[in-house]
Amino acid sequence: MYRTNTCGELSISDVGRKVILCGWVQKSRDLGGMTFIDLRDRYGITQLAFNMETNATLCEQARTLGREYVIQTEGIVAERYNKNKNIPTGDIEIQVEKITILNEAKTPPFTIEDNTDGGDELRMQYRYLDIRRNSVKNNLMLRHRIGLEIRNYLSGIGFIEIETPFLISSTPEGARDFLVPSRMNEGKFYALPQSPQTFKQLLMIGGMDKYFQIVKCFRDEDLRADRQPEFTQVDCEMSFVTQEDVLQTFEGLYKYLFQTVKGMSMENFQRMTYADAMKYYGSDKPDLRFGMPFVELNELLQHRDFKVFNEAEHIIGICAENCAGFTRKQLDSLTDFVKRPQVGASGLVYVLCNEDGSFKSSVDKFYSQEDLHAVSIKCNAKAGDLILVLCGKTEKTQKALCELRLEMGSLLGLRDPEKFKPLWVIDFPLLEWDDETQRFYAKHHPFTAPKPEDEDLLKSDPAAVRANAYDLVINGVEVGGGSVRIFQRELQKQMFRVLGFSNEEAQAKFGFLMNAFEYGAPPHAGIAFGFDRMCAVFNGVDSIRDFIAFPKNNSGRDVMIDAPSTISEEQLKELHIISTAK
RNA sequence: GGUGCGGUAGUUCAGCUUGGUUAGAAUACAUGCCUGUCACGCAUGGGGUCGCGGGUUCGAGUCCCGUCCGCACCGCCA
Repeated sequence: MYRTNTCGELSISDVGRKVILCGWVQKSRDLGGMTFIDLRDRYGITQLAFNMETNATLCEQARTLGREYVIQTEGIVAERYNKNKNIPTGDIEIQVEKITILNEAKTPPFTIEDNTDGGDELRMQYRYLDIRRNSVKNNLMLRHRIGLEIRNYLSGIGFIEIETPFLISSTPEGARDFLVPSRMNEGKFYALPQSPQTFKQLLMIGGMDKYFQIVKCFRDEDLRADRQPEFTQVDCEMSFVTQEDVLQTFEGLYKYLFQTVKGMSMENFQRMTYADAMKYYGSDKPDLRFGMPFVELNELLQHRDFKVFNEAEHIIGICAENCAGFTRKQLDSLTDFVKRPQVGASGLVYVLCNEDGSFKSSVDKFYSQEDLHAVSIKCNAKAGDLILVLCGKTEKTQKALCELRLEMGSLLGLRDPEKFKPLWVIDFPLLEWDDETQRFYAKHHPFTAPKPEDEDLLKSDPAAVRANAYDLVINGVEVGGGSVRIFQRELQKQMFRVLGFSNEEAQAKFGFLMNAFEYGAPPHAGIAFGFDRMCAVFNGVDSIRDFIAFPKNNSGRDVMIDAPSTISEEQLKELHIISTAK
């Protein structure tokens, strides 16, 4: 037997017991006559005590133990003279009688402590050491907990978890596929799934009725703090349901998760159409932890001699409460912010609503106090508020003002990580026009059904067609999305036609699905959630990397195992990637 | 594909603006002292290809160009 107890469970009621503990040496404190060692395992830290008077040999041995040595220790649980209120086992210590070194350890390249001195790169290179730290360990435990609760909840309401294949075929549309050459089929490639989309629809046709899967998905696109090339989805599909059924079901799941994982009971989730989200927040994933909605100001500001406004397609403002005291320097830095290439505005107009009822703006030359007063009323601004205005092409201006709004929210501390504001964004457009390739792309994916009342527009005005497609947004993060699917061959064919596929191409790439539709496909709808992102959002952080045991870095590399790596010429030949002929 | 920031002891960083003494601090590590520590304390010590290559200069960690690596973002991510 290696151990009788873990390092996190002994307390005052165990005093006098003989125990065996195993773990890593977190730290030793040599006081001369005595030595203390913090022994750590997944469950906590227990102090080991050694005394020169009682056992000099053992105390000498304790002094030789370095950081991260793996040891086994036998001793008696004793009450401490000086208790440590900061740790659960702080009332007791082990009066050690025997130590066995199970494995020595080199000095780790960074400290294995809550506030480590290690940078990200180093931590990734030695991820197995990083995982010993509480913050990473706790994140992985939280991830386990959320996964468990998802399975509990969905199983409880009749969902079945079914695995779908990883080696599938490449499909046009969507993200770039990761490809796997086939050894047995020369010149042919598997693709790793971007999502199990078509398979879950086939499961519906197979009559499984309610399916879910916590599953890896793969996309060969550039990374971000919240994007990894392999990531985990909670993938779900249901038959004989409307959009409303899906929203209710998964709002239920999230309320359950908030309750069980965070101990929070949530109100019904707010809903907003895509059109409103764009109009009032300039984003399809607005952060509703704070207000500051957009106000359109074209009518109020296009009647004077200010050319910039008069020539703008769109003039929009936001009102930042109690910010009229912003200094010139602060306003300048906001201007710099919007002028950054990533934001892309050419300038920023501000209106300070002074306490005395007067207005001071960057466009006083062009607008009277009455003009500015009218603007303040439209923006619902009161004395002491600050109005920020951007103008230009509608889409670009919305995007820039969205960034500015978020920046202001952060500056003013309105984005509280302890606060959660879930939102369903609904009625997404079905299609999106791409100028570069001069064609429509599916906004969600090509299997999304148009709203029945908009179906006729598919031929006349495709851009105006709305879909029963929905996203779940929490605190400005898109945690998931889904749609009601097409389940009739003809409509699916028509959809591919709108997307610019010939019938032959559609048949070649998606024939299996359209054929299946001919054998009694039930109406169905579904949704998928980004599991890694969900974990990060529950923790109030942006980066998903610390919720993944072994993540990739910014360039899609795993620096610990050095992947991707080169492969031998032999392998290349075997896979028919290079010719065997000399 | 693009923009910005960064790369200096094991580690986290300062030094670079304005080129010029032996490149510093903290922490980690090692040694010694210390009987109640828990961020232990005190003393001493070792530790540097200033990412790499080129250029300017009497002289480059510092200025310039290129390159590699890392992070954040834009494009991209149905």
